[in-house]
Amino acid sequence: MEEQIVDVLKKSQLSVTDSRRKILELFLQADSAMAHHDIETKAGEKFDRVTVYRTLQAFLEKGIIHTIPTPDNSVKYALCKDNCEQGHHHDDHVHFICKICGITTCLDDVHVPEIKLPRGYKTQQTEVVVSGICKECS
Amino acid sequence: MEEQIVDVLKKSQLSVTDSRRKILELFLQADSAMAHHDIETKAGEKFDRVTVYRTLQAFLEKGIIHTIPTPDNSVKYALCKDNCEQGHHHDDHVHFICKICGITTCLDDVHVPEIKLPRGYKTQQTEVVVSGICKECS
DNA sequence: CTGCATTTTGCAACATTGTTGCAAAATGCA
DNA sequence: TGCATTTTGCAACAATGTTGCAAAATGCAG
Repeated sequence: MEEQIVDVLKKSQLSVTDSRRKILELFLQADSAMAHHDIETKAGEKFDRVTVYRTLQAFLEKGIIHTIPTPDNSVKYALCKDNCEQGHHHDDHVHFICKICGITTCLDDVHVPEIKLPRGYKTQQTEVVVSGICKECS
Repeated sequence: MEEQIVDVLKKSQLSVTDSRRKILELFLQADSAMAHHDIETKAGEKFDRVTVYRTLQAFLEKGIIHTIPTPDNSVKYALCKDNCEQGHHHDDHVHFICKICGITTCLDDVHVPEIKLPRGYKTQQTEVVVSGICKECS
């Protein structure tokens, strides 16, 4: 794990610091998306709020994580699985939010469909977020 | 217009007040979704920030407007076109965000596709937000 | 039209979330 | 190990959202 963490950071040309190590570890351990607040809490009192913001910002820019828009507009972050280049997240999977347990997950195997738009519109990115009841809760 | 405004409010069992009138008017005039901040600004200095929050809350509950999740997680609100019952918004259209002009619109004619989820997951609502370049900007 | 119960508003105060500048500390490279 | 560069933590601030409560507005009955 530690090895993997350092590896990811180096590949992204980020220097290896305690906060980045810790926050990346949280993402690797998590099986669902996390809100900023979750991350702050889970990281313990070790890190300043500002550091968490800046670390997430750096991870976003490097394509290590991506954000998930939610209907209640709370920001969630999740690890990018692969082929996410610098600053260019290629999100082709559907996100799921359970209305019971509240957990947000990436359904990596469910791809976003192509949406046919009216004449004149150009698609650059499509976000699909499904809300409902997850495997565990049903 | 004024007639329509009063009509909508009465149908939703909301008493007709200045702030509700004004804010509903903004929605009826707007051809795109508005952020809370837009509404506050456009309503002028006439209304308290808190009143705007509470008015939007009331409109949401009554199904007069709906929220649109955006990738940058800024909350946007737009009028519901029809068949939105009390507290039960039935959102079956796709939302579009232009990366150039920043405008968020409801593509009422573009319906959200059905997403087939893995065994065990139950869909209650599907949100589709497409980002790209709009008719006007391309 | 008037009076009155009820709802809504505005204010104040507060909590949360996010941003910026800068000195001190940590990183990584020679 | 030393040093240039990056990152962190702190402080201060801005923006966003929430709550309680008294004053004002609404709408309904008479």
